[in-house]
Amino acid sequence: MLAAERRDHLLGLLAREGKVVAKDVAAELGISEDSVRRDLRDLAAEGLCQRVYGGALPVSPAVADYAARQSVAPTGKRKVAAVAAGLVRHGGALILDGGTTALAVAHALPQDLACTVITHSPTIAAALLDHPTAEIFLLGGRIFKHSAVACGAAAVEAAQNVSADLCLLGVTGVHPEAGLTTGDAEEAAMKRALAARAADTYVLASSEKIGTASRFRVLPWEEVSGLITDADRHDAVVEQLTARGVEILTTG
Amino acid sequence: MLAAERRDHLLGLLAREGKVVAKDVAAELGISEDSVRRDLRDLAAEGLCQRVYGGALPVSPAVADYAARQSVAPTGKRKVAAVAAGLVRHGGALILDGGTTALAVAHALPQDLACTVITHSPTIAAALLDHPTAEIFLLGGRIFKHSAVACGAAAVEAAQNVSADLCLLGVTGVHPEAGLTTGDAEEAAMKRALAARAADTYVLASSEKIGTASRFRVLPWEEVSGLITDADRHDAVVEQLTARGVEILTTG
DNA sequence: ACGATACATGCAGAAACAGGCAAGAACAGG
DNA sequence: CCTGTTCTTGCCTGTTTCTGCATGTATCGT
Repeated sequence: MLAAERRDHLLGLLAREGKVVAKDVAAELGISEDSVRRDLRDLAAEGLCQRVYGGALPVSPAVADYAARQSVAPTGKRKVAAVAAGLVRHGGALILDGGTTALAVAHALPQDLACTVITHSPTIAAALLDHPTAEIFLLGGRIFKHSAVACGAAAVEAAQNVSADLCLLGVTGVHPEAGLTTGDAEEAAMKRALAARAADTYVLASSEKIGTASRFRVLPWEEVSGLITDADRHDAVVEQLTARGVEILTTG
Repeated sequence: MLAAERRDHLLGLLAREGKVVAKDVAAELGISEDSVRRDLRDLAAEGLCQRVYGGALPVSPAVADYAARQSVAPTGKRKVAAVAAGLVRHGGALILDGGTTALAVAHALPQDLACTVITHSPTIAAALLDHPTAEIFLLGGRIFKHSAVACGAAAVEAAQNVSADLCLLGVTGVHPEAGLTTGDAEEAAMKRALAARAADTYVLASSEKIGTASRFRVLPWEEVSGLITDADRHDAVVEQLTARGVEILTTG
């Protein structure tokens, strides 16, 4: 049994049964109570459960299963998503791009944050269905399967009818000279259309994207408010971007 | 064993079992753990899996859950869905409503059936993402969370721009006098807008809906081509519908 | 207040890991 | 066909991480 599996198991129990008893889980999985306790301590440190004598309880019943899903996103993306979610203001409107990092942002939106999320990704929309207070507006169009978002003329047209305070874009390449790039021309155009409808545009870029470039340019640096990344602030590429005047929000 | 084969094998395991243990795979394939680890490292770098101590997990839990969720559709709905999927012609266009029965239809579409699916449900769109040949067109608009579909003025307007051969509607009530009904006025309007854009409209109704009526009328019987149900053909209500000239497709 | 249970901490063995190295295979070019 | 290069793969090494046990402390129920 993998350690990560055990963690998921614990979160699953928390969500399903509303509690975890260290002793029982240890017996059930055939591991020592110490390991269970250590796991619970770690989860508690991440705010995923509340430690009590003898075991643990969910932080709050509502967020329990949400937290379980959170845990499967890679740590880097989760941290980037958390910072990004922090930019969303109560009552504000957010344009959210597709992709796994954006999906992590959807999951990271606090349950009590009432806001409007505009997206062209059915996946993101579906993920937000159980958010209690978020208003969801879906931009329609032809679905591009490889990226799971609506693109093309209809989608761009639909985007013209919305406005937002903030746009969070995912890209596949972040490069000092090449700017922000992605692998598909239609997607690039769609991202431009989305960015144009928001007052501020921030780019979500987990560290593996930094310093790479893909075939199609999305936006030059001038049209981007900032970059959210888990890369080190002293990374060579990041420092080049800083020198270019790009605001960098790091997870550190 | 080719390296690419190994990679596929790992991804297959990830999808089927929801995890990969480096040690086990190494033993199974008769290669060193180092090679497995290297592969996993590469896959993780491409975002295809999440590396954990001892092995790897799928990036998205949805992959592992997928098979499980497939099976949760009750037999009745699955049968209705299979019949409905049989109405879709190769190369044809289908307007697919939201709801669990419609979702079952999406899953029941044969993998080799090339067709266009138009839907206002992000859930349905997401479910069709891994269909190899289906073209997906998403109708955007404000998302109504309780039914997980786009409704309202924007969605109705988006619907005006499409046409299809067939529309498959889910409803909550099927009654000889009341016709087809549902619990929300906006949803009812949306369903009407969808039905109006297709040459033929069939209604998906698992047996528990038969003979019941909800608050808002969707369509009268005259505007419906037929009803697909798992109810008995000799059921009293079904016979009344037959008498009214409604075409009944049963799963029997 | 007492025993019992749960807990945190430190420790040591085991397992997993990353990086470097070298042998061998696949490959490209002459 | 030969040669030099590149890539893959397994092995080795030092490091990190995990896990169970032992110890002493804190907390609970009676």
